[in-house]
Amino acid sequence: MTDALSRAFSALADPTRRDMVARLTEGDQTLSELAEPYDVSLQAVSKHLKVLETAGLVTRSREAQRRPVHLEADVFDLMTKWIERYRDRAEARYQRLDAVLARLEDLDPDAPHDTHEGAAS
Amino acid sequence: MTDALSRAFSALADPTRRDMVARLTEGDQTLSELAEPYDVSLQAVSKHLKVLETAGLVTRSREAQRRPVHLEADVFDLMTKWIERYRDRAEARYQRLDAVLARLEDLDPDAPHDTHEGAAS
DNA sequence: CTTGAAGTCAACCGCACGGTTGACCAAGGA
DNA sequence: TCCTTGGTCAACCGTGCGGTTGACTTCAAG
Repeated sequence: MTDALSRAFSALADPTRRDMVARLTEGDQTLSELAEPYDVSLQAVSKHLKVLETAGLVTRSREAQRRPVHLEADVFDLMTKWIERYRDRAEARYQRLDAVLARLEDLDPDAPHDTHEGAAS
Repeated sequence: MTDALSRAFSALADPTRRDMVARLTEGDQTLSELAEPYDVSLQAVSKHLKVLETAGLVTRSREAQRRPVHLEADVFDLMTKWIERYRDRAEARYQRLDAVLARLEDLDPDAPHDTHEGAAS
């Protein structure tokens, strides 16, 4: 799991970590604040935090003995960019496919049907 | 790992699987076609495929003894929706935070800063 | 009916992950 | 100075994952 994208997706593959991210949109929080709702040890939450941190989804500052956790938007952008790149290409291809199928149907009425919403460009 | 979002993120956390998705945007492919570029056994690729399938990122049809793999866009949308929801809220909050900090500094440079609990607009 | 191609199923292996407990450190406040 | 608060480090444990090999199923073609 060497690359950034893998680390990011993997980090968000855990419901607890996604919940932590969700709650961090309300503002920076300390480890103990973050840990409070969950029924696990502080160390476990600390590990989750480290996963989010090495994925670049989160940063931590120093402030006396507290280490507030701060959400970082950049890697999220990286992920959406990746997803949307392929999602869009897929959609585009299917629209082309629909066109091809429509043409085939014109030529050959016995062509096997496929349920798809219309794309009639 | 019960929920759909976890399955989806987890599925894309693997570089090989992401590559398979990328290549599927070029069109439906069979298992053996998909497996060809990778230096692993066919069974390994079959497992990867099953992960993508149970995550709903991909579907497979029957066509004689071939089982072409087909990219499905919906779950990708689900993921981007989740990500963007929190990314946007984070961005918005930081803008509010900046405003708050600026005002605090104006009023009282020694203000004991209390992390979180700002909000409420 | 046999052969071959495309895939699946099952068992196994090494390793990383999520969780635990226990010891430890660092910074304030009494 | 001592103790509490906030957090880390280290070792361990069970489970799941990515990978392997080997046997099996299915279907089409000879």
